[in-house]
Amino acid sequence: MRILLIEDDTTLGAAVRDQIAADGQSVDWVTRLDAARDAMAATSYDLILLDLMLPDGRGIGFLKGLRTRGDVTPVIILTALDQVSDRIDGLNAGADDYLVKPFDLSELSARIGSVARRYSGNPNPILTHGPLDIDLAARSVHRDGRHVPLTAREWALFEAFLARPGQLLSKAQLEEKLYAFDAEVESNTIEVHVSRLRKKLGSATIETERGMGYRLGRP
Amino acid sequence: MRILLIEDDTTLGAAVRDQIAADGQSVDWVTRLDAARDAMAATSYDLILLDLMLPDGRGIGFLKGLRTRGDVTPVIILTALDQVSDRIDGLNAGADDYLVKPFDLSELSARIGSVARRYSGNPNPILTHGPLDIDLAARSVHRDGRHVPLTAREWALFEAFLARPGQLLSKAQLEEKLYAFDAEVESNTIEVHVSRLRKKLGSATIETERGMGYRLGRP
DNA sequence: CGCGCCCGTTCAGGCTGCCGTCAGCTTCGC
DNA sequence: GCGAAGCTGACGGCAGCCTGAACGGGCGCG
Repeated sequence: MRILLIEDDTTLGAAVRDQIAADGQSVDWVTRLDAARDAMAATSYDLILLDLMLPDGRGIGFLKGLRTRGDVTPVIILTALDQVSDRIDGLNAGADDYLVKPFDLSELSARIGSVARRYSGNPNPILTHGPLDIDLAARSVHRDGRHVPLTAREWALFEAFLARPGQLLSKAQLEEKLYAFDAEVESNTIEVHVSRLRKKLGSATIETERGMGYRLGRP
Repeated sequence: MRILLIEDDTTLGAAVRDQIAADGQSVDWVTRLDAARDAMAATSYDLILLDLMLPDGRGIGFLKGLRTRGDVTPVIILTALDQVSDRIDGLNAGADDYLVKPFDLSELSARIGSVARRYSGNPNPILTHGPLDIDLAARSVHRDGRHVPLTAREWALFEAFLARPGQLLSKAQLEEKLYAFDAEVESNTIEVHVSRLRKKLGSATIETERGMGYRLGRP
């Protein structure tokens, strides 16, 4: 399981990183939101540990941004704020869990385990969609029982569709999902990735709505 | 969403029940584990709120039993135990979340919302108009339960009517809506699109006001 | 440090089907 | 019954989409 830790306190950050590593998970640790965005553009994570007070912005806004872009990566908030209203804001912004500093490292492990089980645990985290079996936790797809390898971009795109099954997604929305914020790209990248996804997953998987966008086809 | 509340403290139980009801959810409240088992046999719940200290047994065992039987109903634990080790036990037993008494009722609402969102995704609001179900976010229309694909122009036109239900819209107004202000269209384009929409959505959907324009019909 | 491989992006050529137009017909008001 | 307004089937052009192929950058490995 890949975990992204966003925490500017170096002492706490190192302790958390070591604890997670001791649990056998892999961690990337960044201290700023822009670095977090870069990391998320490069890799996809299974869990984000997010400090709310950071040098370059409030974590709440970052989290809200994620959710409005349709990103469903589980987020656990780590923060010194212990006001009830802040905890509510965090949960309403789309956080999955909350830890108030100072917290016990073994409790952190338990919470990570809880989130991991929720997403990868029993009985079957396998989504089926027609001939496709999708394991979100393992980031793997099987088509008619045969494993289909997807690249990072293809996964990101496919996840965007899975997060909103049946919903129409415009190319602009998909670009935002794939490229965080910038990207003034005037090209047909999305079309190409859709084309490749269809080739791998079956042409019925994604439907074109001419002039409007794409949507996940019915199974 | 159906919620099962297992709590033997009558004051707290009533407060929680009322809070959930105020949020528009439906609640069944039991005070004992055997009553909980009966209720779960009769109905299936979307969420369980579980007190750990109950007259007829420890809630932890109940929760573990659920999970070993493969039940994945989300569980939020409510308890006065605030020892870190108890919280870890609860999460390791398969709880999805944890609230330590005394807790704020609005925080309870936020956590319920969080769990609900996690499990059901947030479905889009559906407008109904006679036999039509309209999902604006997904850009989809169902007629008598069957999906009706609309083209970009048709959708734009339909949206114009939905935005002003029952209001008369002249052809000139509709043309402005469909064509960004500059385009001079000297033909019966609007009539054609209205015709196509009626064919797809039912002829009663849009009414003609001769010499004046069109309006959305009564459902 | 250099090489090779893989992945994301770009480009161009071809294809699909949406949309605007028109013509002939129907409906409405008087 | 007559004219005006609206309806709808048919059709061609072209915007929008698809996809094979090539380019180039990044990364791991030797």
